[in-house]
Amino acid sequence: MRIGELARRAGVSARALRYYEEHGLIRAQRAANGYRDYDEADVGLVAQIRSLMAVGFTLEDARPFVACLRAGHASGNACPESVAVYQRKLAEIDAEIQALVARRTEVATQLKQACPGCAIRRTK
Amino acid sequence: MRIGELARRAGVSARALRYYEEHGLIRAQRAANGYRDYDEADVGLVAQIRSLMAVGFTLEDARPFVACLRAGHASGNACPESVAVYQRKLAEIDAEIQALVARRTEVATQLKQACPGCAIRRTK
DNA sequence: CTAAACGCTCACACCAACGTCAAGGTCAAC
DNA sequence: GTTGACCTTGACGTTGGTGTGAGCGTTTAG
Repeated sequence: MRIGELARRAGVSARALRYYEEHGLIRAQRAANGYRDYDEADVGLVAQIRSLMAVGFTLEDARPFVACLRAGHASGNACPESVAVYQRKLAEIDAEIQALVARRTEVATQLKQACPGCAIRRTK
Repeated sequence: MRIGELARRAGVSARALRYYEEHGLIRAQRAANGYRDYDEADVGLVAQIRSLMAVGFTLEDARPFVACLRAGHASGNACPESVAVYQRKLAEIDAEIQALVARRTEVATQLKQACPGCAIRRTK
């Protein structure tokens, strides 16, 4: 299939697909006229990338998952490199949460000083 | 005082001070030779900006605080506009924390699937 | 007098993941 | 044969807060 169809099926822009290719995440065959030619498996690759990005992974983070899928595994999760990325990201997320909580505390303290009567309720 | 001294005293780069000025946060008198001329109060303005940025505020967020100080208040917190920014940022931080927690949950779920034996402990 | 240390104004570089043109080639339908 | 939907590469714009350097003038210590 050509880039437009893959883009529609995967829910991304053609520009994004070219960007992924440029960064070595997705390869495409070329038709005689120079058009990119994708197969069914590529739909899965892009889906994997998007689902990872949806939880804050970078393209770099997604690389091992794509490699894992291309190596023939049914899931991009099935390789130790992927597991390692999950663990690293988990630690990163925890660190970010802690930083944010610390900031929240700081801001709440300032708000109390600035406006003692102001109710500080967590937006939940 | 000139820009270098203010930079040292406030713990920022001269470049940053020029940037703040460019964005209307800090004004400087100009000496006859064109050099910026700051007074003691500017040390406090910059300190206010830096302390806000340290908790994740943008320069835009800092604007009302600086205006408040320049209006003669002892603290940049003392104006209703500042309080409003605190409240908005608090809500933003809460939203970010929630998004991160949701992502963490998602990643932890994937990690469990990928590696059932892997311990998932929060980095604390 | 001179050299270091400072100041000035541009203006590009950075990070990520694309969006959005530009300027063109290709291909099916009418 | 021409419209229009598709494809190609290339290259600049976005966002925030600077870092860095060029190319220049000023001040100050020795």
